[in-house]
Amino acid sequence: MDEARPITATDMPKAFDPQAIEAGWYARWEQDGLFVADATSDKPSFAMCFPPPNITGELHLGHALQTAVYDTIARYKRMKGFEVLFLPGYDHAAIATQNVIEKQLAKEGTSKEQIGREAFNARVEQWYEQTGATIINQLRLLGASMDWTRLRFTMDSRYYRSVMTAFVAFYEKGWIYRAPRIVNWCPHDRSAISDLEIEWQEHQDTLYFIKYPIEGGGDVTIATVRPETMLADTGVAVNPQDKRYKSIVGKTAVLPLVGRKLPIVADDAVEMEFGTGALKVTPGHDALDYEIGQRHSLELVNGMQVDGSMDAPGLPYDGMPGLEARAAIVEALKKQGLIVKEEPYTHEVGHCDRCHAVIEPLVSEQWWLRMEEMRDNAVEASSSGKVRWHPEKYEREYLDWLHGLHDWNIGRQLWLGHRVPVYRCPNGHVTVSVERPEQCAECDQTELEQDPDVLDTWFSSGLWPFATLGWPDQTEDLEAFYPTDVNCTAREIIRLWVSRMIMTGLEFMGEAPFSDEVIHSVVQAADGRRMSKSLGTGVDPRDLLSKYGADALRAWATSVAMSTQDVRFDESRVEGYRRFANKLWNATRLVLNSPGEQTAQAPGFIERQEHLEDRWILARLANAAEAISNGIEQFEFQESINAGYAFAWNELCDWYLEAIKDRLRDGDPAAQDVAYFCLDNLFQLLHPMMPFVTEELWSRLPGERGYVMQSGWPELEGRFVDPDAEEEFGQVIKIVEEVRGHRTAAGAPPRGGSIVLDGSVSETVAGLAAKLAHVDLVEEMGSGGVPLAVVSGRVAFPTGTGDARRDKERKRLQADLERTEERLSNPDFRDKAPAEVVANLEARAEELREALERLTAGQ
RNA sequence: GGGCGGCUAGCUCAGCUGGGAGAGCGCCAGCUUGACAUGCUGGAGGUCGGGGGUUCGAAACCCUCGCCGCCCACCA
Repeated sequence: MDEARPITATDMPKAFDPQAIEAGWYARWEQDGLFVADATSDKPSFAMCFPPPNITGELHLGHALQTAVYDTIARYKRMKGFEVLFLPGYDHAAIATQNVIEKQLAKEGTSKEQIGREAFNARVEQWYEQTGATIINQLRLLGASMDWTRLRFTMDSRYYRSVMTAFVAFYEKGWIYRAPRIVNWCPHDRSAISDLEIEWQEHQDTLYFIKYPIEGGGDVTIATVRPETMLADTGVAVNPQDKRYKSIVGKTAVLPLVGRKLPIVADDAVEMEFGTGALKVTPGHDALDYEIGQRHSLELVNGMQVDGSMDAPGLPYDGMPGLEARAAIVEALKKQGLIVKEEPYTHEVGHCDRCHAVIEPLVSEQWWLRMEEMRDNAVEASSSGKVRWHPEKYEREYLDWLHGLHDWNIGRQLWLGHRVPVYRCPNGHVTVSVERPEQCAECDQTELEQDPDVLDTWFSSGLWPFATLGWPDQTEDLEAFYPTDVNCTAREIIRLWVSRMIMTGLEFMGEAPFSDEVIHSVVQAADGRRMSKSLGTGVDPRDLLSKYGADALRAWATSVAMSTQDVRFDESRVEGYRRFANKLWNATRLVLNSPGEQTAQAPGFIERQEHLEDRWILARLANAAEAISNGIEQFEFQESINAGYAFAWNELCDWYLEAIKDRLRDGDPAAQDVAYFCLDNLFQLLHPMMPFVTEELWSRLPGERGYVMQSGWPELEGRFVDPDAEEEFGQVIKIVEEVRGHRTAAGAPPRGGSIVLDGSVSETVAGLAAKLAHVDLVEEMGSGGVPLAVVSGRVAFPTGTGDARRDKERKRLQADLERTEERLSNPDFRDKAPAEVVANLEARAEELREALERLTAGQ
């Protein structure tokens, strides 16, 4: 034992000020290397690669919530004795970042085309630096215990090499091919995008009914919302079952304005109920039409430029923007009397989820990745339980999507991103290589031109869990930390990201990249709208941090992260946790300020004491510890924060500290021991969720102390089990609450009065109850006072009687008793309910009868 | 057109395998109680969306209807 040290003096102000301590602790943690993972450690490893935020701007509240979840797990696992790797990074987010910078350029009155590639790249670099720094700073403010020595960026040179390696590996397997297909074309970005990058918006449009003449007489009327695409029509289709059109199948229609001959074909894909049941087929600009065209060998005409304007040489519409052409074409058709009808029509139109331009489906030559084998392996990994989903339902959603998976368009026609490592020589040979090749693989040409396309951002981020660890090199990190353990995201990127990580992880590493996938809730604005900067509904996490502190924000985040529905942001709940931190602060202040020479004790020291309240609070502490551990283990963080809050405030502060105040004042070492033990353990238990305040307070407790995160996790299971103490202290609480009720009803002052309790409660219970209820425990009080219901006894105050309350209480008890007896009198209940349930109810009825008797007898 | 989730106190949400309806904030009343007024004490407030069903017993399980939200889908 260390020498005695006085702990009466403290320098703690009355109120907890998060700002005063947070930065200091973070710097110390980092300086002392608490976040740095050791790949050579003997401890069991636990790894998480933080989902790299897009380097498009500042972090929002959703990121803060996600960070809180991750960091809670990371700190908990460190305390449990794992060698934890919590790896940070960010994502270049090619298309998104390009759009951000293009918007900036537009504001400055210029464009990327005007400034050129080189200047554009410089802007990008500058942006990376600035925004990367902002993101890192925000993560630090949140207390994220990330290993900054391993910070990764999807565009850093090592990561670039991983991406190239993956491409070449896929290419060599024959899974990557180039082919023209119908794709989603963004005319603003002038790039293809995948199905997953489309956002659908409702549009009010017009459905035009257009008459197409048929060779040899007659006509057929089709319906379309996009008349401008008719310039690229190459057929007309009807349903084979459709009796109305049986006679025209096989004939040829003539395309108005153009004069092209259109074979009339029969295809099951045509809906008879829609429009007229006849469909104009435009294989070059509609996905369904493309398929029909393939089936019937229809001609493929491209009617649009990469910027969305019309490509119709020889026609007056050539070069017109799409909507302008639509108007002109409708006008021309009207003149010819070919517009039969116009109807208002509401439907969903695809937009680019980054620049919001309307997507034009068109046929384009693209890089494709075959997915069959990876998909099958991912499905197999699921059925053999390699990845556990929380909540489970998301696994089905993911599997449903996997089952319908088709080849992935991995090419993008952007300025920003990982260039496809495909090189062509003047002789037309193709060389595919991780590093830029010196010369052609097939001839001696050295002037090689690299393919202009870049890769889909998700191609690179899909490699995250192993590319960050050094793959394709067999690094120590990869050896020690792959597969990782937990991944946590919002559900919106399950398909885009989670699925790709699982597939590529299985492909390149032979193992799923993590064992648990946790899907957290989405934070909405207070009014239920989406939180977004452009709507003005966003909340900056830094504002909340400065108002309430990181611990409060994190505690709130853990309390809502696993909600089954999206959560409306409620600032008052964050404020509630700030008050909680303040409560912890003041509870500690109370105990630290207790007088007396106290032996500086080792953390975790406890000598079992015999006071009822000591036994009770230790039993409750063990109970809370179990709930908190379970909550984190099972990814039900609300259980953890709720249990910690309830124990700290409603048991420790409300009852225990009140019960031992006089003992603390007297310098009773037993009371101090137990109080310190509770605080010590409580701060450890809350540390994963509220790291700053717990570190600060824990460090102020007596004894030599390092950091909470290195102090181990409280293992209290099986310790302090004490049903008798819980039962007896429960009596104390009931008596005190009843006395307080009478006091209020009587309008008596907060203190004073007397209580008499007969032998049905122990002296200990009687003494504690009297102390906490601020009444004198007396032997005898004659006929004065009012009878108690919970135990046999009477209480009296200097003023008032409290009879009103007694009547009310009697009515309540009476009603309760009647309900209980009714249930008990049901023979079916006695027959069929478990004996324990019946016994409990009988005991309750007995209690109620006794309580009523006491009230009545005492009149 | 399919699928999923939600509907619990004025607001935001807990309530995990069916056995006495909870928290925070807000509201009312009272307290400068030797840690905390960022506090303490007492209190009001709920047909657990509606209706059926299963069960001795349903907020919880089943069916159905109604709103709200999300996802998927090749009706042009």
